Amino acid sequence: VDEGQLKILLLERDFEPAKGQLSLIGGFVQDQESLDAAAYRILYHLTGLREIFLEQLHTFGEADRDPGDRVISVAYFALLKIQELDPDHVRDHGAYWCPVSSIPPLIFDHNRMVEVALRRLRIQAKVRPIGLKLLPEEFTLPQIQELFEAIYQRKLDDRNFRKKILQLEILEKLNRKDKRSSKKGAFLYRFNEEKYANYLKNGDRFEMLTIDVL
Amino acid sequence: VDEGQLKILLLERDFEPAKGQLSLIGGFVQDQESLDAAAYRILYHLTGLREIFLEQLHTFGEADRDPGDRVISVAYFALLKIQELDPDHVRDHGAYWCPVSSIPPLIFDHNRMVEVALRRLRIQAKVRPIGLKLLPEEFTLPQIQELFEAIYQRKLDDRNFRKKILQLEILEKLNRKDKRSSKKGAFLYRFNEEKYANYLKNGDRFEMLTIDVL
DNA sequence: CCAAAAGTGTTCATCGTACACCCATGT
DNA sequence: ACATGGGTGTACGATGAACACTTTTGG
Repeated sequence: VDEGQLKILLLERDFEPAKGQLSLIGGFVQDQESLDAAAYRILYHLTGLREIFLEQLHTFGEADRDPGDRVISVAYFALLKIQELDPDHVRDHGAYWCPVSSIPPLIFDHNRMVEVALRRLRIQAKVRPIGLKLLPEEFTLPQIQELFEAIYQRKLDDRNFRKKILQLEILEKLNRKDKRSSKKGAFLYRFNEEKYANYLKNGDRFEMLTIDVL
Repeated sequence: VDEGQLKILLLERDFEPAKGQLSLIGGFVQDQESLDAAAYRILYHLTGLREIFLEQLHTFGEADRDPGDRVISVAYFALLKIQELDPDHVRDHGAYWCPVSSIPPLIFDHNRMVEVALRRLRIQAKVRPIGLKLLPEEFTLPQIQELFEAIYQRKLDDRNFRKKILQLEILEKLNRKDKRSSKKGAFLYRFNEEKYANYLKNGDRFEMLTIDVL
């Protein structure tokens, strides 16, 4: 997320087929490599990052999805903190961040993959604190709110939002402020693993946010 | 679901490797066949049924999961109405229904697949009326309750359960009764597609049931 | 007539929602 | 002093949770 917009990393293909067209990041699984390992390797190659939220998304296996060979793609779903990527490194690999609100046509069924991923994000972000994987380590409440507004394309009420988020008791309040976006400054918070473990244990409720999807 | 127990269809392998051991149903994707089509084909072969709830579950791709060749398995998740299967047909194929509460060791990582599937069922049944895919076309409210109790391994309160289910307004009440389980008899209901479409439109709420998972 | 399952209503606590004003500070 | 974003509280309605008795009927 960046500038209040959810963004996705697209790649200009520098090889055939479909050279020059846009696609998602991808690659081939090696002989003695698990799918997960392959996904991490490919992502590391492009981003230079190791600690990344990555989960399997869906496997796309229509017989004619790739006009050339028969290819089955096991799609993965990664959440990156945009600030952690070296912009030059990204550009050198022919990649760029594209707002999800205006994704151009991509090769093969990659637009479909994006749809599935967005849908997954919107469902999961309600239920697990994965949204925070898109923010810096330290963030302000207005930032989280902006994040959720970007994910759900919807304005949220500040008072209710803060109440709900704080009530989860999974964040740790720091006594420093981020003054970049206002004179008053907003307190910084950090996700706290132990508190979250506790949250999962006690109560075991569901729903971080109550937002209708779709 | 059968006799208040959630059951899974297991297969005794009649070919190497691991001949004689138990596994899930499986097969190979053909050259010009999509993954979904393959799943339907394989399921039809074993069950003789066409109209089946089937969704992709997860793709298992550890390098060493099959001791022989490198095999990547795209697992699918099907919900069958146990009454619709011909018991002889099932037995002839070396298959049998096993209660999920006592699943024996299966080959390779199939036990893991069952775990993932059960987890998926428990999450999805809260949120979509897929539980009904496990019941006959016509069913009684006590039957649905028994079903949910089997899925979540938990006793539910009759009054609250009925209230919640009926309030969804997705069922159609028939004026016939099923008297097999009591002298009084319980009214039969049927899932109603239009009502459900309406339910999805209006309100767009979430959660069929509010039950904590895990 | 009785056992066994089906069916029904109310109270209470919790939580989501709507909504408007004061606070801190850099310029 | 003021503009800008950060921060706070309350009242209302909806919904989940707990809980006990009446109804029907085949044997």
